Amino acid sequence: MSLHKDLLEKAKNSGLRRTKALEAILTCLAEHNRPMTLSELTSCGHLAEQCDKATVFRLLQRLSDKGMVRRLGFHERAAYFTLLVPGVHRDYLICTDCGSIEAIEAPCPVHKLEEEIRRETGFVGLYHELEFFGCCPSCAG
Amino acid sequence: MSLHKDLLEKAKNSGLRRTKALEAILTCLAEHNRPMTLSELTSCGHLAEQCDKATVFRLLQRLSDKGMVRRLGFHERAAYFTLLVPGVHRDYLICTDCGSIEAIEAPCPVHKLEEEIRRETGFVGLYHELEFFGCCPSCAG
DNA sequence: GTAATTGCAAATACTTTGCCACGTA
DNA sequence: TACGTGGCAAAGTATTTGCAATTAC
Repeated sequence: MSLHKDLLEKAKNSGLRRTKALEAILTCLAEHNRPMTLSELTSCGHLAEQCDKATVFRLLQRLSDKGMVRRLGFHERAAYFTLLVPGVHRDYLICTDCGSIEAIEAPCPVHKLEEEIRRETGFVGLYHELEFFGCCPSCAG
Repeated sequence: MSLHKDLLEKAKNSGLRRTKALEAILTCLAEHNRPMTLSELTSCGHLAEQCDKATVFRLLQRLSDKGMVRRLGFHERAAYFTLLVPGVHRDYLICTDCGSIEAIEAPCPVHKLEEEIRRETGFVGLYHELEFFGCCPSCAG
């Protein structure tokens, strides 16, 4: 996968060392292409299996510092982590019953307001998170 | 405060008993008029002081079931709770450095998309959360 | 060789539950 | 009186850190 190679490259350029754990996490996040919890990642068959939870945690922290990963709140007890791809923004639709998470295709309607806020408040590094919650048809049925 | 009395009334009509803890929590949330954590609530001088954390927790749970309170994720380790006022929706601006939380005045630009999603996905009880994150001027300075 | 990274284990932090006493309706 | 509610204490779950051993550069 070329996305994967790009990511490794980028991570290395950010000053991270190329370790098994790093490869494993990037592969896992890239292949699943959706926000994942720490537990999901550490029990993700591929490679992460061989890594300790603390390692994955600290690596996610570093990737987050480098701006390659973002930690999402959602509403579960556990935090979710997702790859941050430059120029790509995602909003999510989450079922409060079964916990399913789905990315929303429609263009995000918030950018204008974000600009406004940036201008008016002087916040630095502004970004947003937009999530829709509700009960999905199969849970509601 | 009349808002406060309304809330008590509403809670009672929802089947909750009028107890000290209930009054204390509603008062505290109404007076502060912002999302608060469980810890904040339980150490909120006014009245909640006399209530156990477990009590506050369970009460928030019940209020949440009745649709009077909503649990928010944000990005802290602790969950935030806020009063849910019919017809009122709030988006938030959060400093990732000092953790300050501020409600945004501008009208929320998401309602149209929300309608669209409701129509297209069949989700029930759909609502959304929109948060802006960044570093506030005083932390950035 | 040196500094970053890892694994293991332990410490924190926050949330949630059990159980019996208590208070409201 | 009956059942929802409260307090206390303990269990549960997720996150975070300390430290010595290991590995990438």
